[in-house]
Amino acid sequence: MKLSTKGRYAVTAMMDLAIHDHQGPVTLADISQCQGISLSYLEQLFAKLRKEGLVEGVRGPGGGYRLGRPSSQISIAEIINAVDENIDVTRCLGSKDCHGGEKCLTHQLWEDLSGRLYEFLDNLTLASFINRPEIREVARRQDTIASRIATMFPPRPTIGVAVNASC
Amino acid sequence: MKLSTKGRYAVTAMMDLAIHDHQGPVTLADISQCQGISLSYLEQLFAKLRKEGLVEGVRGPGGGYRLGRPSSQISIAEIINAVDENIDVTRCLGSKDCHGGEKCLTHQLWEDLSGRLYEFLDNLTLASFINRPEIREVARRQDTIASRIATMFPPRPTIGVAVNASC
DNA sequence: AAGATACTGAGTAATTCAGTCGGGAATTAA
DNA sequence: TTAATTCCCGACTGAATTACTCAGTATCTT
Repeated sequence: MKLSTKGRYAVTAMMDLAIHDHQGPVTLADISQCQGISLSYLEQLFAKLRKEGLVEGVRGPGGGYRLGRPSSQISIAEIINAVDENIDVTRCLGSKDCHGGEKCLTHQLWEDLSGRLYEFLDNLTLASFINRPEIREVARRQDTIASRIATMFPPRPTIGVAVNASC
Repeated sequence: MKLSTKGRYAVTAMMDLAIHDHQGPVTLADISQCQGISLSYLEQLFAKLRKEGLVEGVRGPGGGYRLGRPSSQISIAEIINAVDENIDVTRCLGSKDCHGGEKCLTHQLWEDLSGRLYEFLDNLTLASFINRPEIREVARRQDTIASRIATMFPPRPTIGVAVNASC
């Protein structure tokens, strides 16, 4: 279990997908612009997320990424594990001994802690975050803004700099 | 909130101190040998732990490090924060805006998650780990082995390679 | 057919990790 | 007083990781 900026990028991006799940797929270009992460870097992260089945890509115009499963069935732990993929190998993993034969005490304690942490993050789903009322309110408001803008400039895909109201 | 190998080193080392708290200070050389971490690297980590008051150093022969507070008053979150010191700056920290004026939604969600994680780790103290009965049993057994060896070679500080039974 | 989008892989500067080295400063034991 | 032991401090270094760039291919919609 490792947790770094990379993991944060992945989690916030997944939250983005979850929020806009009912609308179409979300493009990486949107997320990139929204969160200030490079597009290619996002592509690398999403390659890993896709490999784990957490997202699915839709190609072509109007495409983007969608959640691979309902947000209630995607845990934070899964997302972090997908991109950080560091199984945190202690020097004396499993039955291997550090020194004296039996697995050393502190490593047992660490495994204990690590397990508790994983359990904690595995019980937090994407849905448990985005379903809170104040969040739904903001998302709703942004949707209406977005749709209002969409009404003002109807079918044309991009007019200069895209106004992205979903951030 | 960041969590890496570095944090693990710090936590396991602190657990080591906690376990042997009733005996004298623990030397970094011991921990280094026990856990297979370089001595100088440990020194750097402990410099940070000391700055936060989590440990106190005792110089001279028979010296080493002691917990700065009772193990019941040291949380895992504190330890990790002391060495990882990454306050996890999102691009739109505080009142700054990512794009549209108000703090973006996903960053609010991340802060929420980050807060929950911190709270979780802040409620886990060193004591809550080492006070579990099976741990106390192992520690006790190691203590008796250590004291038995100490009885066999009484006052002399080091005889060749130190036999470290506390791993 | 054209354009938008996901995909893939090679390469790269900057940062962090983990370690080495060389030297102090304080304390205890001889 | 001397020597050994330990903490303490700072500069440097190779290796790994981060985050990014570029350049291209595959697939889909219009």
